[in-house]
Order: sequence, then structure tokens, then C-alpha cells
Amino acid sequence: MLSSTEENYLKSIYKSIETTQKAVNTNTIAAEMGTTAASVTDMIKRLAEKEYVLHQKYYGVLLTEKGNEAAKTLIRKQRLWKVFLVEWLHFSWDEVNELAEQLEHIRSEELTNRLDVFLNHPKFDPLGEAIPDIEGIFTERKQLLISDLAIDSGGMIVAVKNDTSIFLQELAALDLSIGTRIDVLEISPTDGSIKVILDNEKEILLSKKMGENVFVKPFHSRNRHIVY
Amino acid sequence: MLSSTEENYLKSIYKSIETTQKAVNTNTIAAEMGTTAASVTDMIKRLAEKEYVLHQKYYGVLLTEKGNEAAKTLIRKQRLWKVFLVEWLHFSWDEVNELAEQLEHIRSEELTNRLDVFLNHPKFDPLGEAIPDIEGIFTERKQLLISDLAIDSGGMIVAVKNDTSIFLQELAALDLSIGTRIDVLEISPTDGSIKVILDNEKEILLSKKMGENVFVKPFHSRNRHIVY
DNA sequence: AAAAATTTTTAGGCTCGTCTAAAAAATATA
DNA sequence: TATATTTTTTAGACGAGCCTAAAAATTTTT
Repeated sequence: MLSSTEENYLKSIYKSIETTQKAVNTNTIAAEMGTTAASVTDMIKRLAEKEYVLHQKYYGVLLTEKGNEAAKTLIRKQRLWKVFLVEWLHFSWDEVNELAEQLEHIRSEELTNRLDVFLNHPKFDPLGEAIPDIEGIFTERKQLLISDLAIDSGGMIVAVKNDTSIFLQELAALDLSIGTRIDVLEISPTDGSIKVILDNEKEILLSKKMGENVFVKPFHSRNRHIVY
Repeated sequence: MLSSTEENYLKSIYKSIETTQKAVNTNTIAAEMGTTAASVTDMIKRLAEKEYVLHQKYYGVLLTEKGNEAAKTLIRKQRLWKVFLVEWLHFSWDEVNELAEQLEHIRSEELTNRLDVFLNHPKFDPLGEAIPDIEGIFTERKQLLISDLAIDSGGMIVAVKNDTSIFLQELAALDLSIGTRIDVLEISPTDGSIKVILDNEKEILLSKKMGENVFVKPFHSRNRHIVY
């Protein structure tokens, strides 16, 4: 049985390995966890003892199969809760991280699976991250970004790529949220900024960067034209 | 900020005071919490330090106003989660206690209140316990028990009085659950046992004791008669 | 390759929540 | 009222998870 703290370390290690595809070093984990290298060494020893990680002194940490499974289960739980918080309790994107962080530690496989059923087996969370299914399989995202849309085409916002609190608040300030209809009017040839119309109502200008961080589900061509 | 453990002690103290209307002694808490009197003394000191309880050596423990509020918030959270688990995730009565015990420690007022809204401000949990509202006010239950029903009258099961795991499992085995329609056919003059028909389908015999532990919402007279 | 800088580990200590054993206080019994 | 019993508290210890400071190992620089 893992403590919440142990679970958080595991998640952090998983994420780091996922991005770098290499053994994680102590300082990286310490930075991610907001703690010291010494504490990390302590914890790594505990997790190695319990066979969740492989540890070589002065080299780094890798996950065992058991550790990998555990990390994926946590990610599954966290992302399912995010779906619940956004879709059913109407939390905004920038509010769910902290809550899901707590909820993911609730210990009950049954609860996770029933939540999954209740939410209708979602494949992605509201922040655009894939949700592993009960077998631990991730669905590959093939969704488009706003920046992938052509002029005169449109879609519905389904997720975000960047989940920093600041970015999510920026989006909220621009009235961009899940379900917002977005149609591209112009794309600047100089800086790539995108003039869009939201829900057929409000025109705004998005920076290129902004457009590259929001996923949309494109409308079929027959729905594509804007109704004024 | 209280730890989960501190919160559990507070809840235990609250419950004890609620039933006895007297200061709680160390051993009672120890028994309730499954720990030792010495540990309780330690914890009481911490809670007194933080001004959640009043403690007089060798006398007992009472809650401060602050402690009372905190305990009621926990109870509110726990019971709202139970409603969610039963009504939306279709857990049975006997499965929710352990889960709600974990969920009640999630720290977020906003979450509690949104859950309350989502669930449509329920006044009672599925086990029949009143849910304090955001102000901490409990609704008085005025619901009937199966044993209060007259012959030829009926109602719908809405809650249970006794929430021990064994009892809840017994109910499940008898096919008694929330929403089950129950109509009284006979009441034994000797032992008070009650012959009922469930959902107009299945006749069973309930002991008097059983009938005294299940709440029903009575049907109005026009609906009362059984349709065969 | 030696010195310098960085990274990682060890050593020792702290708090929280727990324990057992013993002391102190309160209550019950003779 | 003196003694016995029960209850409560104190004292001391332990593991988990964290810290800082210092030592050890590794990597980088010269």
C-alpha cells in the first residue's frame, strides 16, 4: 500500500521518464516535488524497497512494471476526476488541477471504474490529456489545434495543451472555454495571429502561441460557414 | 489547518457529544477511534492547542464553537458524497461508508458547495442521516418507518436508520433498496413481523426489527392500493 | 590529469501520530 | 476512611516524511 506522498513521487517519476525517456536524476524529482535532493534519496530508497522503482546510486531512477502500472492508475484517476469536475460541477480549467490532485488519492478501484462508466468512458480530460483505460491503454490524440484550422473553417473547443494556471486564466479572460464555437476569419501572414469569432458573436484576435495551445474538434464542411 | 486524523477525532467527539449530551471521556474516544487512551490524550492536547476542543484533565472533552463548525462541515461533506455515490454511481448502501470516509477529507469549500448544487441540495443522505446545509442547519426528519405503515398502505424506501455493514447487506439480500415500492399486507399480532410486497411483485416477511430500521416516503391515499 | 564545480548520498535531527509501560488522579469498595 | 480498582496522563520510543549540513562520488573545466 502506497501513501499519498509515495504516489506523488511515483507520478512525478513517471512524467519525467515519459518526456525524457531516460532515468530520472534526484535533483529533477526534487525540483518537481518542491523538496530537497536528500528527501528524494530517502523516498527513492523506500520505493525501491517496495519494488516500484529501480535505483542505482549516482545514476538515477527507473520505474518497474509494478511502478508503471501504479503511476498509470493514478493518472487515470486524476484525469477522470477532472472530467467530472469540469463537465458536471462546472469548474473552470484552471481550478481542477489542485482538486484532482487530492481526489486521485482516494483508494478504490471500484470507484474509479464506476466514475469511468458514469462519465461514459472519456478518452481525454478537459485539459486535453489522454485518459488510460482500465487496461492502461492511452488513446492517441488526433485532434486539431486552433492554429491548424484554415481560414473560414471552424470547430468547437475541446481541450487545452498547456495547463499552467496562468494560461488557463488567460483563456478564461478571453471567454474561451470548452464548447465554445470558434471560426477562423483571418490569419496574419506576419506574426501568425488568428482573428476568430466566438460562438458567432464576438470577434477576438489570438496570438499564434495561443492558437497552438487549444484543441478543437473541427466542424464538418457543411457546418463550416459562419452564420451572421 | 487540520490533518485527516485530527478531523476524524473531531467527528468522533462530535458524534459522542451529540448522543450523550455530555463531555466525552478519553476511553470512549479511544474505543471509537480504535486506538489507545494515551494517543487520545496526545491528540486532545493538540486539538485544544488549536482551539477546536475544551479539555479539562481527568474530566473530559467538549467542542468549541470552532470545533463544532468544523465537525458539521465534515458531516456535510461526508453525507453529500454518500448521496453522489448512491444516486449517481449506484453504489449500494453498504459500500458507501468507507468511500465517503475518504472523500470527506478533500479540502475545498467550493467543491462541497458545487456538489451540493449538483445533487440539488439534498436534505438527507441515503442512510437517512440529515445533511447540514451551508449554514450548518439540519432538517428534522419526519419520515415514517416501514413499521409505521398500516396494513394496506405503502410507500417508497428512501433511507435506512441503521447503517452497520451487516444490516445493509441483509437488506440487499432481501432486495430492499432505495426506490423499492413497499406495501404492507399483514402485520403479525404476535411478533410484529410484517408481510410486505415489493414493487408489486415479490412477497416477503420482514421482522419487526427490520421494519423499524427502514424509512419510507408514504404514498398518498389515492395511490395506496396495490395493483395486482 | 588535477582542480573546481556539481550532484548525490549520508548523518543527524525535527514533527506527527502512534505505541507501551508506568505514574498520577479519580472512583468504587470494604 | 483506608484500600483497591479504574481512568487518565506522563514518559519515552518508534516510523514516516521531511529538513540542513557535510561527506562522497561524478562531471566539467582548465
